[in-house]
Amino acid sequence: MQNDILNTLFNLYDITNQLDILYKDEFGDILADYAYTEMHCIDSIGKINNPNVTKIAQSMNLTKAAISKILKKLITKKAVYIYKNPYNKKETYYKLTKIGQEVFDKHLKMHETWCEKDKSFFSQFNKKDLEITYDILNKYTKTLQSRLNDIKENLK
Amino acid sequence: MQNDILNTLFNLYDITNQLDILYKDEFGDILADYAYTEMHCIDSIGKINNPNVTKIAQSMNLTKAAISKILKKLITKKAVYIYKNPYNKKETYYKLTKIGQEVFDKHLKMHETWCEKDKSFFSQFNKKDLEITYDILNKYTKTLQSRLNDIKENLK
DNA sequence: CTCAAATTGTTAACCAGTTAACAATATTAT
DNA sequence: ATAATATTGTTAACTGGTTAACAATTTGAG
Repeated sequence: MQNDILNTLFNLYDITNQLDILYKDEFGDILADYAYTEMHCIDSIGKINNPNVTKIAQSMNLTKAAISKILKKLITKKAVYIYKNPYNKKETYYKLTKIGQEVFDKHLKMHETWCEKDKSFFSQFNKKDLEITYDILNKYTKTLQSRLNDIKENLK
Repeated sequence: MQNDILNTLFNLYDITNQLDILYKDEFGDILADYAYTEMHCIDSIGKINNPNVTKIAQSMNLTKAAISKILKKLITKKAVYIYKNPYNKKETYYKLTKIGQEVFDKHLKMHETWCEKDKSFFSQFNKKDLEITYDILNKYTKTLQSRLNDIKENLK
């Protein structure tokens, strides 16, 4: 049974990944002009306050170098603009342009549609069973996290 | 609650990914000489019968071009050798060398160790709860799969 | 049997990310 | 106040994959 669960998790992972990439194409028009990570970058800029390269990188789990490049593209696409704080000459901040905001909104709506579908899917189960599932998944996640930490510790 | 489950799934996914990459370093010696996909390629060659580029690519969910490159590396590392079937001049087949087999075995053992740990983890739960979890995850996977197929269909 | 269509594996050009080195600036300790 | 340290963001070189074009071979339809 454990193995069944693990296999399912693996499939699930694979499918979500594909969905995440394809979904925006289906949703159409503006979104189609933005690569997967570009869209996510716009999303981060919209959500973080006073976003700079470092913060965006952390929130997206990518390197600062990667973000640096993505932001350049987003600037040429006029979805984002850069500005400086006169009291800090080191950091650069980013804001969404009107176009960027439009992409952000559309992406958000896309996400909501997704969530609606999930909601109606999960409503077929009773609360107790969902809690059991959550509990098991959550505990499993924690064990794995601690295994991961052990390994990282060892490799130092 | 659905959202909790979804978030957990997302974390889980992230952690497994990191674990998968780091684990082999912890396991040490030979495995450390092989990149993640190289090791998986060795694994595929060991498991598929009469593996050729196409079959390996399918099993690893990568393009044939990628496999072509990886195999070249594995040949220079002497983990794998190429041979032809005299009745088919088009296809090329691959087998593990002694070294390759060693890597394969070590990787397998690594996997077993991993499974042991999982087994002992899941033993804390009762069978019924595990079945509930499996059922929910499995059904969720299926819904997503059908959403994915719909999108693919639409994009044609 | 033959010729069109499909399949196999390689390659070149590209792409999205990483690592590592760096210049500029900010922070901290003495 | 100053000097060591840390942090920020950029860049160049590299990596591991993709797409697309291809030559060689095999398959299959008429």
